[in-house]
Amino acid sequence: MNTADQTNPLIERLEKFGPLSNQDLTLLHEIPTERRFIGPGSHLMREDDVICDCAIITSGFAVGLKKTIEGRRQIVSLLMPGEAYGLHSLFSNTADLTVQAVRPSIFVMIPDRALQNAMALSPAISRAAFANIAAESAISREWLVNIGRRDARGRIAHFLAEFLIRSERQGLTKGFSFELPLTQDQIGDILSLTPVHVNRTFGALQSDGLIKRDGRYFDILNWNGLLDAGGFTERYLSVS
Amino acid sequence: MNTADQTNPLIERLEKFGPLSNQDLTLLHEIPTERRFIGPGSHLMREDDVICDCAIITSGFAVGLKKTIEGRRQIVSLLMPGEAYGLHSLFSNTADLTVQAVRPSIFVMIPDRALQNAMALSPAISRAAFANIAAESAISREWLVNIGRRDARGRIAHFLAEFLIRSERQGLTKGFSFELPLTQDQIGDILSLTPVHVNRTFGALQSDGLIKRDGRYFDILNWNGLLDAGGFTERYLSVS
DNA sequence: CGTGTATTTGATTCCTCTCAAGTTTAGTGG
DNA sequence: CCACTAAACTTGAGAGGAATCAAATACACG
Repeated sequence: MNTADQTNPLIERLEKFGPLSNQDLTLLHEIPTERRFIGPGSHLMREDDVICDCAIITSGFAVGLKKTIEGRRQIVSLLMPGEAYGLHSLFSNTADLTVQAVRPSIFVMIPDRALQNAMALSPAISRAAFANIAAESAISREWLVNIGRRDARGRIAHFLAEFLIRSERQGLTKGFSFELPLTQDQIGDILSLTPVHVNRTFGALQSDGLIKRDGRYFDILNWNGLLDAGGFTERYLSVS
Repeated sequence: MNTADQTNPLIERLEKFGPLSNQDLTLLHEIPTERRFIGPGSHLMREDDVICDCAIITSGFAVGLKKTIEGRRQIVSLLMPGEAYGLHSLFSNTADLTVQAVRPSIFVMIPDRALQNAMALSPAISRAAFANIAAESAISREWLVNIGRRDARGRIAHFLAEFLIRSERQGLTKGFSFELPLTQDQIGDILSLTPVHVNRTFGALQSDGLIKRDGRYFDILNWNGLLDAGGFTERYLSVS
């Protein structure tokens, strides 16, 4: 792999969090990576698996989830194209959550050792990786507020707002129309609601004129209304 | 400040996540710190405050919380003596949550710049700080599961188990008796329950013989039963 | 075109919230 | 050392949001 490669997902990701020097880029280009294709419903890794890679999803869509002993499932993170997974377990040897593809997805696997090494050699790389988990962390905390303190209507409104903004950031959407590539069951697992109630709440938001939905295709008809319903403020998504 | 100082909270904290060289220790010792006393109910910082310090709580007890626009409050993190706050906003200039003392507390303030500088100079320091937010992050995700997927009884059982283990880790408790320095109202803000229901659930756990409670003093009578009730597994607290 | 999955809608249950009132505890000043 | 006060805790009764149970419809895929 040489420096002339047009795109390197790891570099693209890290550059979102701060500038990298040519030397940094060289270091990162030298990291050997492996592509993995994961079909919908399949797992990139499971909780407690021994792992020694982190990953960047370059296309598709995936979620990070945890299960209780009783088998209840909670989705704790979204993985949108371009985003990284597993930086938080860079210094651990077991996965703390299951990564499941929702859409056919491509992951670029990055050996922990190699990234650790690059981080040790370059403060800028280290800093960018640091900022990346900090950003993830901020989202988890906001989800805690969303699940903990909002009713179904608020949760869904908040989630839709977050999803749209994150999609835009990754260059996946423009405007207020988008596809949400999740079943209502999965949305329930994100927001801690039953699929039945997710469905009814979509109905309520629609009849209130906030959204229009056709299957998994959404139109936000009243953005401010949606923000309001979800008590959404973009701040926690601001990164750098 | 010189290297002969017996204890340096920042060093103690970072050393939990990996060994530091003498050079690292010197770097960290050179960081100027300031102590701040915060009384119960008072704030070390508020959401959106412009800040340029992170902090280590050396004694007392505090919580990190966020508020919705409607004013509902969700506690998103605990700050036990020895633990750090604000590493995640090391590269941001505003606080993403409010830190409120629950007990009279002492914080050691560490200028962001100084720590950033130390991280840039020392991969080991950088790595330790990284591992620290990774550990926080793992706890947030577990809380998401706890609030999202367990009923009141399970949430409280899980919380008590986590609290006891974290207390032990910080050397605050031995055995199965401890004081929980939070009002039932605050516990409700952690677990997303009303104080009324927290109270009733304590009663239920007690009449089931899992715990004995006298005010804020708890005895765990049946540790395995508690772990079971909360579906608690220690793994997410494992750090390094 | 059949089969399994996802969505939709209805009826009912229940866990937790809300409202309300009383009790205990802790802190303060006389 | 005790009266006073505010905060925290406790207990009761009733309401409500979301879950559960159930069944029908729509949809995607081989």
